[in-house]
Amino acid sequence: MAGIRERVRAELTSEIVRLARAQVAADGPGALSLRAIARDMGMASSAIYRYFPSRDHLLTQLLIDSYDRLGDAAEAADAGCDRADTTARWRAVAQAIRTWAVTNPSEYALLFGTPVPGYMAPEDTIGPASRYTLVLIGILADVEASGRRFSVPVAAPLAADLAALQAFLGVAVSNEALAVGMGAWAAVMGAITLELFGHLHNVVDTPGALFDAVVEHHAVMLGGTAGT
Amino acid sequence: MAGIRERVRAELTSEIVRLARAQVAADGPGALSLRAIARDMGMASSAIYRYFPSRDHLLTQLLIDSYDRLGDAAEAADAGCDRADTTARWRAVAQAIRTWAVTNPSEYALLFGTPVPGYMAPEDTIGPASRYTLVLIGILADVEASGRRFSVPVAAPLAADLAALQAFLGVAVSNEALAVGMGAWAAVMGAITLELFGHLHNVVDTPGALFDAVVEHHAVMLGGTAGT
DNA sequence: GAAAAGCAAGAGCGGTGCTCTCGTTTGTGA
DNA sequence: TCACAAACGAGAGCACCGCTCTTGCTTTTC
Repeated sequence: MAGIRERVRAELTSEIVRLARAQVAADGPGALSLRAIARDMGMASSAIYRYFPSRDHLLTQLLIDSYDRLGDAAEAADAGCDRADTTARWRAVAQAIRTWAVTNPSEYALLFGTPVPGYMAPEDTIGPASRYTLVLIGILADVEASGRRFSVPVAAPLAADLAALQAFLGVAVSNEALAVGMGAWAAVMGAITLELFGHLHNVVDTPGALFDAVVEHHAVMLGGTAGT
Repeated sequence: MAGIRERVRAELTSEIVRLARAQVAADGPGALSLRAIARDMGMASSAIYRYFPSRDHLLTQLLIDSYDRLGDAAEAADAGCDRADTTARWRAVAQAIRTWAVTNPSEYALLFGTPVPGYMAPEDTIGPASRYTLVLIGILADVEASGRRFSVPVAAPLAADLAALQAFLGVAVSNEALAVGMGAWAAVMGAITLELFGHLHNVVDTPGALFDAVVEHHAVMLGGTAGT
């Protein structure tokens, strides 16, 4: 019932997204052109607006898809490890994030680069956007569950934020562990961003070299026992 | 001596840059429009091309200016400290970088956000772009000169890159120190980027809270003796 | 004072996001 | 079965963009 029209609509919608993704992959976000997509599909430029009310809506769809793929990569890497070997899981997930970023630089830029001006990510994105971070928090929880204790000082404002975050997540992780973990998160994302956005040219030219050092540094921080 | 024409040209050029900077500050890079600048100046849109041959050239000028301002901020923060107190210098410079970024978010996005597609930063930018990093390396050199030794493992590829970098800079800093320092650099830039680009919403909402934790963590790493 | 160089203006090209209207197709309820 | 409403595609159009070319004017230089 009511199949044919909805089905062709779904097909066209997904083809628009497919072409948009190809366009972003080829020339980066910002080069996304609804008119070009319409041209590729043989439609009038106005007809595309039956499917996406604006360029930003299409961009949001791409954002969600990309976050989901990143989440897939992180979860798969985590699932491929012995759950007890949290150090190996940290390494695997971090490497998976970087590998995804290097493989899909334009999508990484879409997610973690300059936010488009005036564009606020709607609610729909926070779920997919959280996935890869939840993997990291899961590792952190298991590290602490295994008996490792973190004894870093946590400033009061950060402690308050982390307590709220913890209540929201419903996961039992100490503020100290969260603080260490988010430091690792920032370092890893920073290393990837510096590398992908060209700030390591003539500084560290071996791909992933700085990233690997950062990952190993925090592996020691997080792992406690498991050495190099 | 050919004064009047060159002078008015210089004035117009700097006004174009001024308006461009305001435009970037208001609506972010990407919203930079040569036509809008010409309109504001009461010129024909074509006349602007007498001063900047393309939008990218104007963008390059903004890039250089912004790097210089960031360099100014970092150098001033460093100069305001007791040279022997390397931990205080690290804190001051790191905070100066974040403060500049928070004060000028659009310029930070211009420097460290998504590279504009197809745009390669010309040679002129690498000098200004290096300034704030040279401040950090200077601190690192003084840390090591004060007797502190770093005993972290440095992977072979990274060691090779760091050796080349050292030869290029002509500064005496060990590979181990450089590795630690670049890890700190990545972490700091990562924390700022996550914060400014909105990835800490509903995660760490206190401005600078994560950044402060990262800075303190690496202050301990770098400082050796100087405690909390 | 004449030639050369620098400059502003206007028209124009091809591109963009987005809106509105108009005629057609498709699904649905009486 | 048939009329009606919803969904749809196409086209024209608006305001904008970067950029180019030509035309005429002003300043500098020889």
